[in-house]
Amino acid sequence: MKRTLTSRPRNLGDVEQAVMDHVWAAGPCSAEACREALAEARPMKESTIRTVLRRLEEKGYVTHETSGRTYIYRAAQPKQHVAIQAVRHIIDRFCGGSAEALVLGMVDNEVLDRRQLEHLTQKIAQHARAKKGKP
Amino acid sequence: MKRTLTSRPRNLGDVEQAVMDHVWAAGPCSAEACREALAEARPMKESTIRTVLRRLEEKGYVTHETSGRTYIYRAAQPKQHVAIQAVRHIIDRFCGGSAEALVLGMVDNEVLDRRQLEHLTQKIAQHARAKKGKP
DNA sequence: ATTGTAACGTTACAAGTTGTAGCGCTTCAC
DNA sequence: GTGAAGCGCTACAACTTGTAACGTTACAAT
Repeated sequence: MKRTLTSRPRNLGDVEQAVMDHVWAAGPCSAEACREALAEARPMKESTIRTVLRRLEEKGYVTHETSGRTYIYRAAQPKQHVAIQAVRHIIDRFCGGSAEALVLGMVDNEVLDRRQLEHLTQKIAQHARAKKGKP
Repeated sequence: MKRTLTSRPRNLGDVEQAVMDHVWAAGPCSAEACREALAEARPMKESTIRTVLRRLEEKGYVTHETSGRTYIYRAAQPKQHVAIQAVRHIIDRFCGGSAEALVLGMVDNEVLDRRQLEHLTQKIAQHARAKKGKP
């Protein structure tokens, strides 16, 4: 199958992503709970989901604790952190380390609207003021 | 070797990235030119660099034209575009499609400074005015 | 105590990716 | 017409990802 620039192997495979999305959305859960939650979209055998979760743990995406005989998995990092790490990587890799360059490119390429940016700036300024007001 | 969240297989392998970086930096070049340019950092046989370039072409990262007997490769897309595509992917994947959410997260996580953001906003506003002045 | 079963550990395997390279064929220059 | 430059084709090992079977352990109910 012909690949494009955007549909290529990612950091996590499709199943791994799906599992992470569930863990992020649903919070701590057992392998079985994961499996059932994803059963519609991706039917998996018990051993399969367990392998996936174990690999995700090896990679540092989740941790587990034991509850009785059952492993309860939870995200090792919030979704946002992973997103930020990925963005950092892009910035280092493609933008010479300049986050500004990236955001500028986003506006240039209409990923981000000028108005959205202004709105954000205001919102953040407000936020900063609020924090200053009662730290 | 133990991997971390940030040092894992990427869209392009290390060698592929290095070759793309050279093509982006140096502009159109032959396989041999690439090979020589990267010889310090990564010595490769002739057939190796050619394989890498061929794969990059399959993946849509470069194109080539023929000059005499020699293939001249050039980037199919500017570096910035690839960066933007990667960011789009992150936005879809982790931010529910909201670019604003990502930038907000960047400020929260100090990838981007509040002042940088304000500065950017101004710069872009100016840019927009200039374009409007003489379209 | 025996036995079923839930849940885990170990192992496996096929397909795809990436780095690396050999070998042979064509074509241009001398 | 001979040598070398430059390409196509092929290969292979290591790693990743999806998928799963099989074995083992320990709790639970009879």
